[in-house]
Amino acid sequence: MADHSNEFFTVRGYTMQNQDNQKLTSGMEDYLEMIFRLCGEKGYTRMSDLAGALNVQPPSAHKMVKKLAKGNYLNYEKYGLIHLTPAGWELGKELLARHQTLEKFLRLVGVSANILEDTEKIEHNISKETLECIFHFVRYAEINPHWISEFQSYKQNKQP
Amino acid sequence: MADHSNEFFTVRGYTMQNQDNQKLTSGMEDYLEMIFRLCGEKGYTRMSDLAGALNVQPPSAHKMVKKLAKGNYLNYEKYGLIHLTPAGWELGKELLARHQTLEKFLRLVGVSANILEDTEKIEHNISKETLECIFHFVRYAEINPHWISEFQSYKQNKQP
DNA sequence: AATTAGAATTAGATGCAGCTAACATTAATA
DNA sequence: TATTAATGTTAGCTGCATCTAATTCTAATT
Repeated sequence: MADHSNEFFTVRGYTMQNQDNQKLTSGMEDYLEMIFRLCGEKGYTRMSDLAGALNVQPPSAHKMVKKLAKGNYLNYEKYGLIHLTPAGWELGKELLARHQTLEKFLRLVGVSANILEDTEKIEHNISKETLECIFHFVRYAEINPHWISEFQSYKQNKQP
Repeated sequence: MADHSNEFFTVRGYTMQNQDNQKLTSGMEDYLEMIFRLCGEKGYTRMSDLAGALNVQPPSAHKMVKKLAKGNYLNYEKYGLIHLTPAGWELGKELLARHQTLEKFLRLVGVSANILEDTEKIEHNISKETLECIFHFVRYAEINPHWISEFQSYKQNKQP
């Protein structure tokens, strides 16, 4: 049971360690999160909407959807609509919440451009613990606006 | 000159957009950062030390080193030692600093396990702006210990 | 100096996620 | 209904980063 917590790995290395343990790849997470967003209104979404929303070509979306279907996150039949299963819905909800927590956090510390991109990059595979810590941070900052604004005004004076 | 700042992409999508602009891949960054660490003491490092430090097999390290050599980040001849070029040294220093900023940040918000792993995951390709914001946050927290400890003690009461 | 042990390299395979081009299906319209 | 337009699928290629197995080179030991 090697304990790797003090060892370095490349990004790829971490990915591979997690792939065993039933987790989704970053790519799958991206898709599932977006499918959840798109399903929000109508309860379903289409291949082309998904591809369009993620700026990806339809064949790429198609492959991923088949993969997610095999993992029982959604139901899909050829030429049909994409419907999340309860499991997919749950996970999608979590993924979106995670995304939003990180986005809020970035805004709090003053990021203004590239928020979407940076959120996207950070959100995958950060540990539950880290997410929780950031979540608490965001929560605390929301409850105590004066507290975070201390920092924010310091920062504003730093950079004109 | 498409402006994509409000559009969604998958992680892969963002990676590809940046690949054009002469930047290093995450993998290359991981290696360069580690090479910089390892060179610190002796001024050079070896293939096997590098592979060992990153928990990767020698052939993987070998390929990457050749790539970095082609990009003029280091000098390497067959069976020889790995020496950073001035450019590689500069960049390596930056990468390590980035890593340390993120690591400090995670500690400040209370992350204790998996720090290394999460830092690794976050550090690649977050924008300069985000890094700067986090840097200022860390700096402010260091200068004003009472400020951050307000949050920390709130958090401690939350989770026993 | 010859042999052996340890490092480094090459070759070739794998998996992920993207793409284009070509083909198939469904839906809309004339 | 027949044709066309729009969507979806399949096949096959690319690039990145990993691996194993086999080979080559260097260094150490006798």
